Amino acid sequence: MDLKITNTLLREKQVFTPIDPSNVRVYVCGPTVYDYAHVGNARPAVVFDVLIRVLRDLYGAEHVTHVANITDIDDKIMTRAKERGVAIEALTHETTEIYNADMAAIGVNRPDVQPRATGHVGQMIALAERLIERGHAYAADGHVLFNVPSMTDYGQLSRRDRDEMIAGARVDVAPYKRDPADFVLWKPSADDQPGWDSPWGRGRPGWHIECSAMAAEHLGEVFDIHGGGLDLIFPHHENEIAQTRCAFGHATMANYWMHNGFVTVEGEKMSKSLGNFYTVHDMLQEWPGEAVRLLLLSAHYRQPLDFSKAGLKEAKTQLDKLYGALHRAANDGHYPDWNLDRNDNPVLAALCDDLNTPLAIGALHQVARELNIALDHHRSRQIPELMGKLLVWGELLGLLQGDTDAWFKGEAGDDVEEIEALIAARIEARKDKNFAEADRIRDDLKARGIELEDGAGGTTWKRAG
RNA sequence: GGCCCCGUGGCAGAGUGGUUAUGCAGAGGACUGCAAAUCCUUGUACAUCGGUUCGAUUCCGGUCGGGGCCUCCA
Repeated sequence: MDLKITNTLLREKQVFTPIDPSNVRVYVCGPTVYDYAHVGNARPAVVFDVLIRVLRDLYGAEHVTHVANITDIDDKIMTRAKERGVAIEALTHETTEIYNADMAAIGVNRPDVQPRATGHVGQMIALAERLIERGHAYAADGHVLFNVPSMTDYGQLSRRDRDEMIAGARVDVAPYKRDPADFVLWKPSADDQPGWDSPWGRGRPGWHIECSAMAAEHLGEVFDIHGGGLDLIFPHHENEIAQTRCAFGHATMANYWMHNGFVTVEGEKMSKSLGNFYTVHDMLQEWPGEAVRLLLLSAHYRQPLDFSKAGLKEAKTQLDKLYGALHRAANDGHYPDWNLDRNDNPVLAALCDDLNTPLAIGALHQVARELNIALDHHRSRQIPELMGKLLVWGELLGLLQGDTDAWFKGEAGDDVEEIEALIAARIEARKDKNFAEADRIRDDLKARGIELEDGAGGTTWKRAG
């Protein structure tokens, strides 16, 4: 099956053709680690996690290399470390750990390589030197700057030309710049700022250079897909392209550029001043990670997505339904059949059409309905295949991989024995037609957040919420 | 000013030149001791005005409305 993706470079949907099918190479811009990841950081992580799952399905798990960086040198990090009175390394290390734990909780697989900017300063310096040698950069006043006019076709990704950029510039042009559009590859550090020795004195890298250096180091000078948030198109990705192409002399840096849309919170743009930042960490206190993930996948990745409590609730409800079908089937003693027809996979088909996750989720719902119907009518022969479809297809989206019992009952608590004793007592009461007592037990449990369901195969329970 | 995106039924959200998205919520029904869960049924949806067309929500243009980016924010 062909994978089609919207390539920002051309602004159109294209069939994806890898440079080397035995090693499909993807780079995704990762977080700057100075604070808890918010739901806006989580969207690209989840979206590109799905892309990687699809690529692994199409080309083989071992034939895909996924690189996502950690930006651990940045002025915001320096500021935050100073505010908190902690060492920069301690801050970035701690934040990285939290980021990885939060992403794991929402079903994001770790990238094959998670390079840190501070581990690649040597490569960045080498890249800057190379750009100077080739006449695309110059040193001035302790800085090294990329000279934008030296690249004749600068601006292809963001479709803006140099003059427009200058006309719209919101900042004052630094005096050491030869051209107002020039951007920093390297800048000097004061004594109290982190810095590395370089041919231009002690300093630190500019923002864009790290991704050029790390992508080249781990994926080569030209690779397949580069992803990130819409906001990175300009200047970040435009400048990455400029650096990499001018340094290595290729017509492209990555053949396909993919960008996810923005996340709003409760209908409003997230902002510090509105105080409406939803961190993944906070969401996980109240909701299953899988609900966060489903919500993030419930809109097409290029569309804006509103992340709301109501949306989380619906995502949770949807998962209850999907897991419910699997749970029923398992409780009825059925096991999934893993031997599915690879040519009949609407979830993969939907995802191959530019990662149409909403359509894919719809397909999952259809399977769940079919499974419930099969269970209702005791069509045992169909059940294993339907279970297999939910599980195998769900895995492409990173959904439904959890234990169904755990989904409904939570982590085994010490009240389980008591709950089951009460249920047994209720079953006895029902046998005696003592419905008043049976209902009392059910109501008591309900008050404790335990809901009972009397099915054909007996009474099951789950924790509400 | 430049570049770009969006406007679908109560809500979320796909898609399509002529036939059902899907989910949530609501209504009715089946099942149930009653519930819950599940299943079935149920909604004259495509901002507006023109144009192209046998036919447009889908293509083109205008208008209105909303949003993003324009040097370090995913």
